[in-house]
Amino acid sequence: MDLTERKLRILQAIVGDFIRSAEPIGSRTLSKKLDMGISPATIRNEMSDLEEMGFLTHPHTSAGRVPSDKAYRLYVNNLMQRYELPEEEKHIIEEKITKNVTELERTIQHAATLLSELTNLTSFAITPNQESNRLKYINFLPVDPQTVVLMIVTVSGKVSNTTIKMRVPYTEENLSILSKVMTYNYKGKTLSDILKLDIIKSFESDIEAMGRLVETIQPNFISTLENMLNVELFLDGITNIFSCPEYNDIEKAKVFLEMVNHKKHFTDVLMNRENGVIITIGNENSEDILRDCSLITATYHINGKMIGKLGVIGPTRMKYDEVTSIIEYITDNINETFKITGGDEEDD
Amino acid sequence: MDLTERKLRILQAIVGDFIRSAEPIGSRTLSKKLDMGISPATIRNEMSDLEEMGFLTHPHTSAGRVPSDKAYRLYVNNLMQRYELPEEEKHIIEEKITKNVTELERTIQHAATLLSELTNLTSFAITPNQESNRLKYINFLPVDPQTVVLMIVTVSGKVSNTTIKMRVPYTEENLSILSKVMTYNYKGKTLSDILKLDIIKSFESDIEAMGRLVETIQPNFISTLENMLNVELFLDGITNIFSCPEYNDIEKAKVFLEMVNHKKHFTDVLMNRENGVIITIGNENSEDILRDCSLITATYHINGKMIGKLGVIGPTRMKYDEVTSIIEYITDNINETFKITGGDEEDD
DNA sequence: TTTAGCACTCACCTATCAAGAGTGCTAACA
DNA sequence: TGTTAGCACTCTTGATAGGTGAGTGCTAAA
Repeated sequence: MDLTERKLRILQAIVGDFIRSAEPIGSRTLSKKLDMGISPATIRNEMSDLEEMGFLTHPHTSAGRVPSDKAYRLYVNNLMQRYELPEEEKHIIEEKITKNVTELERTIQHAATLLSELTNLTSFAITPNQESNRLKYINFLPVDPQTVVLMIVTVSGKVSNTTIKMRVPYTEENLSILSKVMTYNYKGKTLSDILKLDIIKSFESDIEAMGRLVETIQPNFISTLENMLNVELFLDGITNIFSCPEYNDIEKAKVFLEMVNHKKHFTDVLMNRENGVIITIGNENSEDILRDCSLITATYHINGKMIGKLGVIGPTRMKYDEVTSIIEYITDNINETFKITGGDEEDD
Repeated sequence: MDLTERKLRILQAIVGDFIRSAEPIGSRTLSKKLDMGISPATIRNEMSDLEEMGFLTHPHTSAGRVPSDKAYRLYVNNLMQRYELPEEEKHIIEEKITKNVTELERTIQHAATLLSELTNLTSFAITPNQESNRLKYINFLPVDPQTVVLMIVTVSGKVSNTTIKMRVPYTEENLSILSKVMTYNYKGKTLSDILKLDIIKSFESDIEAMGRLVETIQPNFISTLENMLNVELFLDGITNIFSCPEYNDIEKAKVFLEMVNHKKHFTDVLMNRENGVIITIGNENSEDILRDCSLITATYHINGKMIGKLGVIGPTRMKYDEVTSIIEYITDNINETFKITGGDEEDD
């Protein structure tokens, strides 16, 4: 059977209407809305064809038609028109993302908040994966006799620090040597590579005080590196699902919230998605639990290299055109803001 | 009317039963459970008295009785017995809190997670208010020609840093001078006091390059201080409310989740509570929105001085004895772990 | 003071009914 | 051959009514 021009127009109207109202639509109503001079009976025939082709479903005999995931896919790929953001929203995005940049993390968090506010959906953002981030330098700073601060700086400009409680006394000189030697040994290596090395072993030939220093510091060094490698997940607008009629069921809402709040797993799902703007609709999602959600993710770039993701999750019935435009505009702004974040160093 | 011993025993039984089952209890069932050899009719009379005194309510004529907030209050103050944590739970708490301490923030977050897991309620924790925390030293570290890291260390051992993008060139010497002068000027002052000072003014007599340096750095310095002053709120187990029958109503669940997710406001509510273990039941809460919740908060101490809070929020029908014991055991462990976190310096 | 007995109340469940929206099929029409 | 009107049929939704059971409140007797 052919997808005639008329069938497409009808399908488009059904999808559009359902996205707005969340109500199944009948032939009679649609006939009035379409204003193409075709009678309800004709539309019924067309609808019947579309159903046979898998674009529509029927909650029950006497209900109207509802678009299937396949219909949304067709809509997103072919029928949807480019949505131009109102200038006002553009300004808001520029204002919030570009101004007031202190830390990457904070900006990404703001981006997630903004995204949920503009879309009325649940939004998320993950910070860039640091695995391929390379170490620039390591510095141990004396604070007081019992306290040392470890600072790790990466090529991309990420700085992380930990306070280390010292049980054994240390000298500033030893700390300084340690900083220099570790920097020399590890500079230019990726964080995940460094984590694979045995730091105690690489210092074993040194003097005794040094050995004890390294031993004290090792667990902190490792856990700091591990922390740096953890991507962070920001969520916002999780209560927005309550405004979707399809989540007026307590059981569904619960499943949704539990999935989204299971941060570890949800982060993995997001990280496994391809780069660029990716839309997965309903049963296109590999995860069972996402089967009646749509997920839109986009990629942002820090310094051209580091890659993070952000996006929204909501019912399959969502304003794909609008949401996609908003996400794209936000990621564009993030990319622009963090275009030249760290010195682009030589790789050792 | 007098609260006789028998009335108390009946009330205790009703509260205990309702906490377990969430179902109104009738005279007949209660008579069997109490096993005191009093007939349902007698219990009905006593219940009627207790209702008149405000300890019980009646969802409707033919339902059983339900404890009122006043009954819970009496239960918590007088009837409740001390609950001894099973050794197993104690071990879990000790294990998770005491071991593996890298950062205060992380430990507090783990404490919140633990609390929600052990109580099956929604838990929260806020990091200590830093207003009275005193500065120990400030250090500007050169990273590369365009990048400087600002590091602020407080007496309590809190370390915070920010990466500053330099638009004007700087010399290491100037940075070093700036670090020393600012440390000299601000050491021993509280963070909130420092924020009130005008850093540009205090350097106005210096050479020009220095002035430009200070100007570049000022906004970052201020925002870093502001960030340090923000208390952080960790939430966990928010989907636990779905397992409470009283929140099987989508509207109630929504209100609950929105309140808890409105982090700014919720943090304020928590910060305004008194120190120590505080239980507020239903309408005892000043916030309208908390009227059918109970809130239990406790205080933990860092280094004897800095004070943070953690606790749970749930239906008024909660296992006050058990939950209180768990919270106390957790705060005890936190206090112990962070007893001597920073050197106890002289206050200048 | 306690208890047994009994009438009464209400939520809850189930069945039934009517209304309304929508479909599918058929036959007539252009 | 595609389009349309007509009509029977289906299924949800909301209202109504009756029956059941748990529980109360009152009264009178022990």
